[in-house]
Amino acid sequence: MTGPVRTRFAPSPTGELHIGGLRTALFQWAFVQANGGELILRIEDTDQSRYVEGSVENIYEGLRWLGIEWAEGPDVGGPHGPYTQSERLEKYHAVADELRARGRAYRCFCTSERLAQLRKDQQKDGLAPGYDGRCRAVDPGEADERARSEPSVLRFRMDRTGVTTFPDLIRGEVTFQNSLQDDFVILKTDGFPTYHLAMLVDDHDMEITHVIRAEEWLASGPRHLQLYEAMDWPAPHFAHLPLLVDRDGRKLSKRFGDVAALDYRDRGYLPEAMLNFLAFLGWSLDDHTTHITADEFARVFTLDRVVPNPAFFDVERLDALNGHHIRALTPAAWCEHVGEWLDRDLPADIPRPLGADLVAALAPLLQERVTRLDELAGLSRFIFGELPDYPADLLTERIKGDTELATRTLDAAIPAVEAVAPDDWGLEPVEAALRGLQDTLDLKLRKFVSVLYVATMGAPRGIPLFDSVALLGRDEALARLRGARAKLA
RNA sequence: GGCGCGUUCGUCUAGAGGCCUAGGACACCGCCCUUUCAAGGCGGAGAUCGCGGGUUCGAAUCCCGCACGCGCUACCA
Repeated sequence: MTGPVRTRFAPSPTGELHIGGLRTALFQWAFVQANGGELILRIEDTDQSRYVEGSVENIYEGLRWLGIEWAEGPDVGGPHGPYTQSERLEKYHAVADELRARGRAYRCFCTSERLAQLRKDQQKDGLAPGYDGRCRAVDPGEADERARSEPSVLRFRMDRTGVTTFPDLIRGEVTFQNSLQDDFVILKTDGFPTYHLAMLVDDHDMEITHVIRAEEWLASGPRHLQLYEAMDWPAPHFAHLPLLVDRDGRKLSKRFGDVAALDYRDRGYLPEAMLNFLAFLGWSLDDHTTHITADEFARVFTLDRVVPNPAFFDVERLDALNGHHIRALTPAAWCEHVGEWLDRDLPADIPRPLGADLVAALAPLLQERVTRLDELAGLSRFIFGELPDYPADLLTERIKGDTELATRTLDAAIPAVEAVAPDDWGLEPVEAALRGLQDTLDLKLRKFVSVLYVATMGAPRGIPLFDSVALLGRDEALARLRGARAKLA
């Protein structure tokens, strides 16, 4: 096969873009990038009953989130359009007619009841289920006649002799016994093609050289190969990617929970982290690389380094990667994220716009402390609004319930902070004052500092204390310390 | 049931006959750093390479058998 490498991402608009689909698209994209080829986006909406409004837009958005771009597609057009299958019906019918003319397809009038019964019987007898070819015998002329008044489908006449073998770029030669194949439907009663026919026609028209898809398609390989043969069209290369599975080793499904790609974005995962995570699910660069950027992935990706075995979608690793990429962000880029997510997640009663200076001061303190962007508001809330009420117990939670120590700490801290003149207020003086408590109390800071964390931010953990107190301002800081002291009284 | 694919630390993987007393990363544990929490640094534990046979001087790597898992088995893709 000569000419540029062309592959396609062909999702069905049946809902939100599936995370497994995004992974497939990512590999396809990297493959064409690395080989100087083109990615085509095609919408496979041949099952009208499963169409969900808004799906197509969701697919575009999901792909763009990771920076995946396509050269041809429904939105950008291209020389092989249209790129939506429901708009290509006449093309499928033309090929269906040709297949019939070649004696490779025939009308079938079997009812779904008969088919169901057939399947049941076959199952009972331990036979491979499949259409028994009953309508193969109907005379074509008679079939046309009947088709005028009777619903029918078009079936492909499979060659049931010998074997079908094809090289899968990831697992090598794969062989199937043709005797186990059956005559599958290529045109449904409603006149729409099934996946098999539509794929054949479109991939040929669109000059697809590499079909890269998930492993669930492997078993239908013989159908596709025979379809190509029947039309005397050269078959593309096939590569079946390993499945993404859940903890039980099953194909990722709604049961697993988070399968919608964009939900990850909405929960605060960075696209660079998701890309990095997905890239190493079934693929590796060498024996030590664990971090990768989109540019590098697109440069070094090869199909021969894709493994054939399924990969567990481990969110724990995604989290680790997200933390890594958050920390790798430049201060400016990070600050922008913080502003955006705080604006999104902070309670509505906090006035907007949020103070830019405060956000800028806060951002660096948060960068090493979150793994997801949706944690930002929780850690920052205390500084923007009123301190939420907390139980007195919390003050002594990390000092083994030592109320006496908590009392002494606050009694020492209040005058120490008061001693910082309003005009001098700032990080340095606050830190000096608070560190001075070590002498006053004759204790290491770490022994009592948790009391002050709770007093100022309502939790024994959070962003650094000195910064928090300084950012809060003298009056508010004092008020909170006094409030805490009152809880112990 | 049938067919296909798969099987290396808990997880993702490196490994294409001797470099493997099996490497890396996440998670886990410990230590250091330290104003909490993190982050970071250092170290540890963790895989008889699914099992059984072969081939070979030598096998995670080649061959055969078995087991298990998953996928497909629709007028869904």
